[in-house]
Amino acid sequence: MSNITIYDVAREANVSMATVSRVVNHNPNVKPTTRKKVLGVIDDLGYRPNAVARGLASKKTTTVGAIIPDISSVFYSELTRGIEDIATMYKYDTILSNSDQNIDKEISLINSMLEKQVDGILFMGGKITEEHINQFKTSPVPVVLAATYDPTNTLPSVNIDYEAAAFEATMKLIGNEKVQPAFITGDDYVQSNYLKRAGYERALSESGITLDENLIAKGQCNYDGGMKSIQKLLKSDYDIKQVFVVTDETSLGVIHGAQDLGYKVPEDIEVTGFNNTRIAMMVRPTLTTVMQPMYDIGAVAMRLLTKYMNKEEVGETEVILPHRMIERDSTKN
Amino acid sequence: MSNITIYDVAREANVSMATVSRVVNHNPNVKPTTRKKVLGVIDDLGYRPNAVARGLASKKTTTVGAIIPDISSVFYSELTRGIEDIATMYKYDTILSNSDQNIDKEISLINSMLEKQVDGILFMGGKITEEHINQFKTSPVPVVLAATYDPTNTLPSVNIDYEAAAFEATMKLIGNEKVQPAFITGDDYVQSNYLKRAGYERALSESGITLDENLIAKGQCNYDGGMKSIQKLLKSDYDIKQVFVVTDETSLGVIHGAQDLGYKVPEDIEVTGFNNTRIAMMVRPTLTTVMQPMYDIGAVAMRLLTKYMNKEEVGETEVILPHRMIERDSTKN
DNA sequence: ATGAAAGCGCTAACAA
DNA sequence: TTGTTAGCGCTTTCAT
Repeated sequence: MSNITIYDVAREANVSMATVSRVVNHNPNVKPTTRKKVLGVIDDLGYRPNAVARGLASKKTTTVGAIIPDISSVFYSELTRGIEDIATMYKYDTILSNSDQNIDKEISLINSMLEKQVDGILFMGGKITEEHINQFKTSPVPVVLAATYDPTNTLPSVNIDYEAAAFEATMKLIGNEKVQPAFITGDDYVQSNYLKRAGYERALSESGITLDENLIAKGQCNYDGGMKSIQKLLKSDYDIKQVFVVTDETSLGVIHGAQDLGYKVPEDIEVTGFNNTRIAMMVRPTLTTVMQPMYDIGAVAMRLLTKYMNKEEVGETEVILPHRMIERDSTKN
Repeated sequence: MSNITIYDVAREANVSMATVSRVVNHNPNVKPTTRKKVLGVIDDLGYRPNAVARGLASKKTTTVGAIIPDISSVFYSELTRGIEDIATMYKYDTILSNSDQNIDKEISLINSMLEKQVDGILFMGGKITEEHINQFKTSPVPVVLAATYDPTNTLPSVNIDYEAAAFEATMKLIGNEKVQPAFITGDDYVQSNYLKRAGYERALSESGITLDENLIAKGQCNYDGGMKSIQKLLKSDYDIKQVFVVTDETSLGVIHGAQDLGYKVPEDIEVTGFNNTRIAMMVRPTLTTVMQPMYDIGAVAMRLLTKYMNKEEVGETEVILPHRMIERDSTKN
């Protein structure tokens, strides 16, 4: 039991609780000698301030909540690192919870974090529903979305422009050929997939290509999913020469799936991924992909949240971070 | 301001705060009619219990602290998912902090979590020093180590037997050849590297091979580090036919580094990794490796912590989880 | 089954 | 510069 309280320190140092509190909180209104004396007693007694009591009295907990689909995914764990680094910089702790993009879990996590009196919430998810919006609007503390689109464009958020990125990637793939690259994606329920598809389709239409739905494969957005999707496509009657894939991990599955069937990448089939996670370099040929600054998304989102929490002036409420095509060896030239 | 308190509910429902508290805490000593009435008011008013106040009064916060080297690493993020899932199951929230295995940061994180009155701490780190031990021994709440060795064998912990695993992997590589496989590792400061090296050396000695230090390469434990290490080794005068590598990611670097120099894996050079992370399957040839149940380590460690927090009977305090060799295509049968 | 009341350890006016 | 004193919102005896 660390039952040494501010009161014990006060008594031992012959000052009032208030003075001890001032010392602990670096309030300048304390005579240096007094400060020294109090600090000495604090050290002797091994006093440790109780943040819970402080939180109750001050109505600030210096902790923020982060709701994340799955911390074990490469994408989100890197994003989380960005969040945490900035949080630490601003002296916040982070309560992290996984939602698996399950709406009920998300809502209940928001409530549980609010009960814990977090000073702010960072939300990452698949789709923002009305219920979400409702929760956020009535939240007593600020909420910022990271890598999560708000269809109503009304919540503070940090994203990249998925539609534009997918458009560029697809255009690059098309080049002068005017044939439709295949598209390997996941559930459109996930807003980012939806937007990537929109960009893909716009690239087709701007290139004068009529969309053939058979060239769009939906599956799990992971290695196995990619492998299955490409092999199904390759065994069809279509002559696939190019594929745009919504994530890097899925792309690795696509590359290996094609190679296992005897296709050469990029000679027989070109592959472009998305995210530029570390694994994009860990494959032969190395993966051409769209760089998405995951760490930065987390960092910027957290920084934005601190502004709201401190009631600072906020410039942009909807931040779009830049993306960039990274050409490697899985595409020709 | 969610300034609706238990007191408001009490007044509105014509009962005392105590009764509202009982309802909120599912205390059975409440007449069903009263309960219903209170629940109704809670709903009407949109009352949300204040966990901070509860924490102060009850001296329990139902949150645990997790200190982790780096959440963005595949290894730790998977481990963390195990922690979080079990924490959720037992109704705990988790405050997560990255230490980068910096001792000062680790110590200060422990203190900061203790100030926040966490009910327990899960610690993951490189090396446990005397200072750590001291902190843990004097901690008012239980501490459990995950994937972290305690040289004094005195703290509760969950690990696998790295020495034995490395021994097996090395023996397998040696086979009947009696030649020393190369060993690609990181800093011995990291206890797991130290133990893996011990297992490696024991395998040599039990095979009657005299250790040649030149066949041990130390570098960064990541993709680039692996690539650099193998290429340096391959350009030496030694005829390298086998390599044991301390992590999977490093192994991918080794495989590609060798392939880039024209070597064939496993024909010219066999590679065995460690961890069996997802990327072990995302390489050609697929990686032979030692499976380490990362998710389970986290899950079991968290479960162990709950036992301590609830003052349940604890059987083993030092849990060793099983490991297993997974033979794939980067080694010859 | 319910209520009254004393804290939990701290902050933040306000006074001095 | 320092001290006094109310709370913060809840749990938890102890009565009833």
